[in-house]
Amino acid sequence: MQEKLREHIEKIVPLTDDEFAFVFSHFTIKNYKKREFLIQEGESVKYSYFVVSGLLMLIYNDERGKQHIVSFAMEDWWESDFLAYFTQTKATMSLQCLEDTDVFCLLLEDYQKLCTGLQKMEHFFLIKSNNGHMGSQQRILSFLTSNAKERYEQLLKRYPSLFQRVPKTLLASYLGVSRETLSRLSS
Amino acid sequence: MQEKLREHIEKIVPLTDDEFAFVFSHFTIKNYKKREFLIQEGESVKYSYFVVSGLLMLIYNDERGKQHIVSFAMEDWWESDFLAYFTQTKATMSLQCLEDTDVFCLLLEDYQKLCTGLQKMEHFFLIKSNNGHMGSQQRILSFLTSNAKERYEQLLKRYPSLFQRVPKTLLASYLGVSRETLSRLSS
DNA sequence: TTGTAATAGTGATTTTTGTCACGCAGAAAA
DNA sequence: TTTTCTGCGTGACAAAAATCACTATTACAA
Repeated sequence: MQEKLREHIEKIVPLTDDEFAFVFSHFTIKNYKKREFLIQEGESVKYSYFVVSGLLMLIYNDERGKQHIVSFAMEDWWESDFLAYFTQTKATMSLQCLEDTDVFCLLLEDYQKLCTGLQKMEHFFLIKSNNGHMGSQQRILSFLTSNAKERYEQLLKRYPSLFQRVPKTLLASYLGVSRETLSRLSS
Repeated sequence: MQEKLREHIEKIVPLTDDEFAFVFSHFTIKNYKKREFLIQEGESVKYSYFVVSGLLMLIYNDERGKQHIVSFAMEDWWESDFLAYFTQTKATMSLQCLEDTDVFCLLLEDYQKLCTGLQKMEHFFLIKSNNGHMGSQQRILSFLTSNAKERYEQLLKRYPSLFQRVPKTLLASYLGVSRETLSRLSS
């Protein structure tokens, strides 16, 4: 199981066995069942998570009581309420399992130790962060340029597996349309 | 003028004079006039830019010929078509001046030299990237949770100076609404 | 087995937003 | 000065999407 993490990191920076042992010693493993919460809105955020297997969703609940999906996190993804994590404030979002999920957990303190102790890891996180930033920008662009139907098709093309794994109601919530509208688009 | 860059970096990592001299040697200065382009869609992207003074907009032109504003870049902001910059591919967006603007330019090669040559700088860019990522996520959230009027008010609250500096047509394009709708909202 | 959620489709209607058209004021250019 | 170009507001109408209501199906728990 730790091989998954090693392969993931080594796609960006090669590591010696010793280096990986050092890296790995900073993580803990946890298993969650479908519907369980890794992060609850209002509570503090101890960890960021690397998803080994399973599927998570990052949820924001607005004042009107509506639920919005900020992102899905599949295998090999990093996820957390990063704002709360990095600033050590209370979570404004929740992180919940859509499937039984195995994760590696990283305390902020250990994240920082990793970064200062091994420059390769700071480099790794920088690449990851840049990629994440560019991904978010693409999503913003799809809101700017596309209507609901086009956004739906883009999602379908980019993450076809989601359509087997996630109820359409949640896809609608990710796309920013009502479930009724999405239902009419896909028929 | 280089003091602006130093202060900006030192908000995150303190530097000795020698370190800053090393950092600064990787940048070049350029001045652009209102309406000039720093990046043109379709061309290669040599630099990322630190805005010393002035105002830029990052533009995406869609297939229908519509212009969308992906972001504004004010004083102390970093901007580029980062996807094209990091992957050394052709720009899909354009970067244009809304005001006369002074920038520090950083070649990708020098960005990498900075990161490997001085871990503090890799750390600096990691913090910046994380912040940028979280900012984008907030913008996504505003698309998910808010209608045009609310998005407009959020923008007004967060960046009041934009309303003095930028025509409303462009704010509409940033918010993802037509200029007519925005006009009706603000009256 | 029965009952209860969760999921998904669809009609009817309202709300929001976009599009097209026009006019006007001020800035910039000739 | 006159002319041209932007930016901005607004009316009329069309399109997109949300909301409300109801139904059917399936999965799952008691």
